[in-house]
Amino acid sequence: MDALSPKRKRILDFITSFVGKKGYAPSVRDVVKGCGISSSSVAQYHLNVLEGEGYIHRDREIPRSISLSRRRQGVTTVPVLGIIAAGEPIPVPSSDTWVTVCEESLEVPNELVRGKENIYALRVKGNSMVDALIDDGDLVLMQQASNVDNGEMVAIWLKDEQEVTLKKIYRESGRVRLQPANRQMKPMYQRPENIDVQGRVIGVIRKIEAGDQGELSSAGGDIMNE
Amino acid sequence: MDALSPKRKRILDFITSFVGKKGYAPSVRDVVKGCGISSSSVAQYHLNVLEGEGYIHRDREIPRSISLSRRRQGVTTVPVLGIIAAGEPIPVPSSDTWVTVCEESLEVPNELVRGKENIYALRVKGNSMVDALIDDGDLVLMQQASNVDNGEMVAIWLKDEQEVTLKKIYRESGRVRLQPANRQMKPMYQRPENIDVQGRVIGVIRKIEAGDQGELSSAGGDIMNE
DNA sequence: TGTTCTATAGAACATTTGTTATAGGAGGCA
DNA sequence: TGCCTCCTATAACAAATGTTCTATAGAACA
Repeated sequence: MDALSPKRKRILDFITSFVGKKGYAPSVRDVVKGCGISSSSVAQYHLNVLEGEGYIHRDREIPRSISLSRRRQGVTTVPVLGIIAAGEPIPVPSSDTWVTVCEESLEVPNELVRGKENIYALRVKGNSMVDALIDDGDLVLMQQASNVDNGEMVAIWLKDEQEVTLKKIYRESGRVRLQPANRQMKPMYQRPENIDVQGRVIGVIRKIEAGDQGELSSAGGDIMNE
Repeated sequence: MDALSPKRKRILDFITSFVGKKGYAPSVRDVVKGCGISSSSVAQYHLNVLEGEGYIHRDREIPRSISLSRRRQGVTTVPVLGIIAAGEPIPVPSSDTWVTVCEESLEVPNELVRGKENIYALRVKGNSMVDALIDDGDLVLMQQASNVDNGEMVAIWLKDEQEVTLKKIYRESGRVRLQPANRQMKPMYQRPENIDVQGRVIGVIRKIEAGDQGELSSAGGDIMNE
């Protein structure tokens, strides 16, 4: 469905990021520099292809007139920083993590991100999070956050258990109640010293490979706040 | 608080509109043409002032690098097309209404408009709409629409009465129920042939001039959909 | 082998465009 | 009147930039 060569995808991502950072579109030569292309004509070539395929729009002879097509404007590209699994601490983004070009990126509907910043995604490995209604292979949308409100779905590192878990957090007197998203399951109680909030879970994306065609569907009802 | 000369305001509005229409920023010479300025240096002069005052941002030597400051990005400028009063049909925007520079424009928070198109504002004259919780002097945000759903707050022209009214509309078998926003008031029933939906009411803005300073506050709880 | 399509390079040209130097005018103010 | 500030106007320069021409390389294919 995408049919985007890696180079074109990189150009598209670069444009998105450039516009996001600078507030205006890159020139052809900005694309050259930003995407490791050696000639402006090559960039021109790919930009023309991208325009022909409807990913971008340009006005002839007008500098910096690249604009993302509406289809692209409805999505936000977030980096997939790594995996999240029961026994491993989750990757927490550092400032330079964002600068380096990520091997993998993910496009999510704006509604899921809606203005929030410091968003990244993690791929779920294993079935340890079924109690949070999250399946193996799911993508978890995270927001970097250390202070979270009661009732929010957060990623928690349990120090003693050396384990990460996704739960709704409720601070109670002297203890912390961790409530699975699956209401049929019982809450877990932890000492406040034993938990380390790694971030806020703002969404889950599950790509279901069905018989017909792979569809991008978002799941998780009450998982998402806002 | 604004301290914007008419010319600067016009430039700012032009930039907003240009970006909205084209998807990229205007050049200095575009501003010249679009704002009836006779020289690029004049435009340059005003743009520099606007940048100094924080309304816009520019990168030196880079064409079309004008970007609206965050403060400006949070608001949308909508035209105030006229007044709305009990006994007068409301002005319905035609295609060229948008082209002509409106004498008056209004800046509303993006949350009120959020992606919607064909938005305009009307100033309320008189107290005929208190049943819709709308006061004399309020600004009503309208969306041009002929087909509206049940339960939406709409502006209705009553043909027999030669009167405009703001009500929630419910189509029932053989009649139309018009429900005032004020729930303490009784609904009105009309024949379908007698009503003409002029547009959707998407918000109300009431500027309360208090003792301290005029504050822009939006009111109308369940008046706004979304 | 020859052909075709895609992708890459380098270079040059013409336009678009930001910027600046210079000068004139309108209005307030002493 | 003189002075100042804000605004307008013309022209020209230099940089940024879109575009095009030509050439080359690799892969797929008949």
